[in-house]
Amino acid sequence: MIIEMTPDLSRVRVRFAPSPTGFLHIGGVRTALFNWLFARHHGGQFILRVDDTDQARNVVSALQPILDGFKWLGIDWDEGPECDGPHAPYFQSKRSDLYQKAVDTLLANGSAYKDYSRPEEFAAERQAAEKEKRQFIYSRTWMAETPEAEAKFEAEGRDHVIRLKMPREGSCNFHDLIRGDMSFNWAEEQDHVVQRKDGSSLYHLTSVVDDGEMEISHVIRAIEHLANTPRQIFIAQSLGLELPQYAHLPFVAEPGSSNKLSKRKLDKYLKNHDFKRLYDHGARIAEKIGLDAAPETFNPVIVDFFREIGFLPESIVNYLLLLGWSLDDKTEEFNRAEMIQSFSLNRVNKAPASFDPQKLTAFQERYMWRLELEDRVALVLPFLLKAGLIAPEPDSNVLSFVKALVDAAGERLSFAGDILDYEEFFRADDAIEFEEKALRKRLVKADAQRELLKKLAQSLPELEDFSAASVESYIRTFVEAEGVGMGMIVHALRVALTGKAVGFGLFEILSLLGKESCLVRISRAIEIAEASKE
RNA sequence: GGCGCGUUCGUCUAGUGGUCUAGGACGCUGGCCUCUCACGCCGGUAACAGGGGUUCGACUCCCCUACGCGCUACCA
Repeated sequence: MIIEMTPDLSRVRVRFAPSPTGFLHIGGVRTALFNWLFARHHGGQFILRVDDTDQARNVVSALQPILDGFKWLGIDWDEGPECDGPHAPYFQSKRSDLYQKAVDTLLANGSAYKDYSRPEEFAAERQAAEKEKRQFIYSRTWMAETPEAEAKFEAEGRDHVIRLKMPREGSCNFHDLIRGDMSFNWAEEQDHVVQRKDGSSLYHLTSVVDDGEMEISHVIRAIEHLANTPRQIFIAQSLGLELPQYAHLPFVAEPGSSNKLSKRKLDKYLKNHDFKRLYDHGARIAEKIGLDAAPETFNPVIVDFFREIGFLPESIVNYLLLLGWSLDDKTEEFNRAEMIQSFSLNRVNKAPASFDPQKLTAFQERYMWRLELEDRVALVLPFLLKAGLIAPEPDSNVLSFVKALVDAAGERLSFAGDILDYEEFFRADDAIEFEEKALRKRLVKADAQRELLKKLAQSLPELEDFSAASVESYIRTFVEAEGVGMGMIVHALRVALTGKAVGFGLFEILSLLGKESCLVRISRAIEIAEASKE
């Protein structure tokens, strides 16, 4: 059988069919993104179809996070949940009449049959074949193609399923847009079940029927479906449907391995250094905003994880774009318009691409750091609020303080949630906690520095202009007059003001806190240091 | 087991028979800058899975092996 396909890019319709599992997986997003880009590039439609055939449970609540994830990422759909469209409903659980009609057609034209074998009988045949190391081909002993045969089997108390009556000779040839010409022998295919004995339909059938009914032009999906394609082509042709073009994407692999990425192996991934680093970083933020960091819901293979800790959707999308696709040997950054413009299936790679948390983070930093100050402030505010560091409707004083803080933080903020590493700027002056080590090294065991601090605290009140620049020149003059280097005061002062050994530029810290706070913090730090000396 | 897909630096990749002593990015690393931490700047490290062909010539084409992944479900 030769299947001719005529590429028609004038009416591109592609789809992504998420299962309502509650989580939007990074690999799924990559597949959806490629579909979306393909549609947008060709001015076609991107359709979301909910694959809820096998779970009757709460679909709505399990679907919402997935839809929210797509919206957040800027992957919008032309037809599907919430917006519907000419091929509604877009929930497979509500399309069973279509599937039943398809089964009737298949039965009527002899492409499928009622099979009355008992599961153990069928299994016995298969096992026998395996034992003899030969290709299993069902004997079709319990196939019923006439009312008489049906009556006979039913009289024996048998149930039936619907099986495809697959060709047993020749080959299925088709062209894959990514892999080239494919050829599979029909004889390797089984008489797959398309409808269970309870009348519910199986994936291959529903998928093909929906693709046909929704006029899908290109099926762009993960490589694991490549071997499923012949049976789907058989179904489509038996139903008289026009075949879509196929494109099978490489899978997304685990960090540092060639195994397929899975959402159920967090424990294993946490053994990967880079992955663990990202997770720990995220967990630190989650803790500060009171978020449950349970691995099932909070995990760097799930899109929500990134949203919760303050990633930019742009960086995720840009990173994912490059996971299996490239434009050339140098271009790495693409905004929406550029990726839509540049995307083509021709440049999709064949080999699996492994998920690299470090490179994703690098993209995030690039995008984050080039944002305007106001935009970074806007990103950071929700985190401060969630952590209880600011009030729900901050006044202009608070806002300008946050702005100054974000400015001082500069490129120390990789994720918006990183702002919570600087909570000492929101604490009361007498509630600063000191890092044990820093306190000891810079204040307790540093008598000269402590004395210097005392001196500074005595003269500091005279300084009127408390801008960073002014503070800097004041302190530089101060140490010069004392005949010591900057190193004598910088570290002690930073620890006294923030409790930490590392942080922003010292003069920014002074300026941010303001003169009063600085003086209070210095004297408190000195007291604590001297007390712990005894 | 059978069938199919895949294999370039640690990772993402460029490369479609000579331009490859294999290019870029992330990472790692040496140095500079510097009040710490970052940032930034300059430099470095590192790959064609292995073996056979084909060819004047192979990362590029063919075959085999190895490894990885998938299909072989009344899962999707």
